[in-house]
Amino acid sequence: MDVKTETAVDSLAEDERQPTRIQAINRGIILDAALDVFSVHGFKGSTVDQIAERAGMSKPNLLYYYRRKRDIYAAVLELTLDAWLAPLESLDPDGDPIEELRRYISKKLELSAERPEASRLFANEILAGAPAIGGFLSTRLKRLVQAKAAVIGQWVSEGRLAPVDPHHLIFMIWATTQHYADFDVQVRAILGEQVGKPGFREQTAQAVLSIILNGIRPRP
Amino acid sequence: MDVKTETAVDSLAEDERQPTRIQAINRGIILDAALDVFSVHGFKGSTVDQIAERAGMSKPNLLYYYRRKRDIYAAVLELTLDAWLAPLESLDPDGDPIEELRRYISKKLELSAERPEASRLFANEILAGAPAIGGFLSTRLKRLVQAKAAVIGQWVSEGRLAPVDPHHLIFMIWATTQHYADFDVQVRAILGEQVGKPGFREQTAQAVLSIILNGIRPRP
DNA sequence: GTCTATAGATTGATAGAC
DNA sequence: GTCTATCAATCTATAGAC
Repeated sequence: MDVKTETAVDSLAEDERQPTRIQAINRGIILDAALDVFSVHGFKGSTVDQIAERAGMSKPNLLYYYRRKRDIYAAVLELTLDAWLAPLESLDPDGDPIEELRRYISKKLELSAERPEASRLFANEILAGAPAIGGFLSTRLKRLVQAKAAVIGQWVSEGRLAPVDPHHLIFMIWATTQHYADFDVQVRAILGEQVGKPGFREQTAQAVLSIILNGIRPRP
Repeated sequence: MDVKTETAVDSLAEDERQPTRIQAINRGIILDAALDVFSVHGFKGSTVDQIAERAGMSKPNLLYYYRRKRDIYAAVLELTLDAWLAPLESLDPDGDPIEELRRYISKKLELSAERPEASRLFANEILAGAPAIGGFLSTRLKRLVQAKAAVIGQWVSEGRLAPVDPHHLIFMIWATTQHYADFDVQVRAILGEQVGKPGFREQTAQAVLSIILNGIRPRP
């Protein structure tokens, strides 16, 4: 990479506090690599060497961008927190309950298939006792879940859903959808090559949606 | 501990290849401690020091019983593998489908509440790519799941269950029940102190059973 | 069987040349 | 910004006294 040429093209009057183009690129490469490593082995089980190798740079160079291992970890986590809340946030109190939950479950399954590393990153963090995101869990996440549980509770009390415990319904949706990311190795060991083949995602969605939605559909 | 007295009482003509009483006791203490540590941080994230401290013995003494870290890990895993298969194995093809699945889900929820560390141990191992139990997953576990999926498929074709994909139903049951062990920290952050209180387990079981069983009950 | 001491390897992080 | 070299801490595992 020719650094001088790269920056000279894009940056006029570069502010010292603004990240340069090469900084932004390298930070992005590092965070991608860090996600791959942390999502498999967790924070304690991962090494800076592993991340540096996967990012294709030397360890000291990586530590030039993020001074300490926990800084990389914090950056990776923060990048994924918002994406984690988005699907549940979009659950619309004014929509049709079954259709809203169908959309939510579908969205979570898509996320699980497209960004399984993000799911595994959180799984590892929570298994380890959530030392880094304990605050997030008990504030932002808790508030969001309480709000959406109230919405589901409202739907139930209006008779638009079968009488279900909203919190446990949310947990079941999380568990089931994230299972396909977190336990991917196990799913593959049992189902074999069909995992990842064209129709598998649709088949999974159909099966999961059928059971859960039938389970909460209001009954006459 | 007075070793001589202990063994003299219980062992007559002790065979050199048989573990002595103190050996059995210490191995048990070590495995309990190792389960606690490995289930939180996984294999790579755990240290022999941590296990030794929790077991209340020195590191060299611990390594007298299990020569290497991976030997301890293998022993802990093997101890829990059978208990892991047992509930699914007991799914009876000749029983009533809904009642059999109710029993299975209840059993898994009990296990999740009573031995959450075992669940977290597997979760960590599978997240890490199942380096130690990959063989178990693709042989014993796969065979068992295929057999029980066939049973569920039979129930479906007889019209005794709604048309569900047996494998995905099993995955959903695993995911949902194990969620309460694996993501305990998150569940506690959201639900607060009610987790662990007297009625919580029953409330959870009621909610989970209601959704899943209603979701697969045959419809006229 | 249990301990202290320590070897040998890995790891997080820094120094300093370019 | 990137590299080689290296320090200091941690970690697995062993040696050897008791």
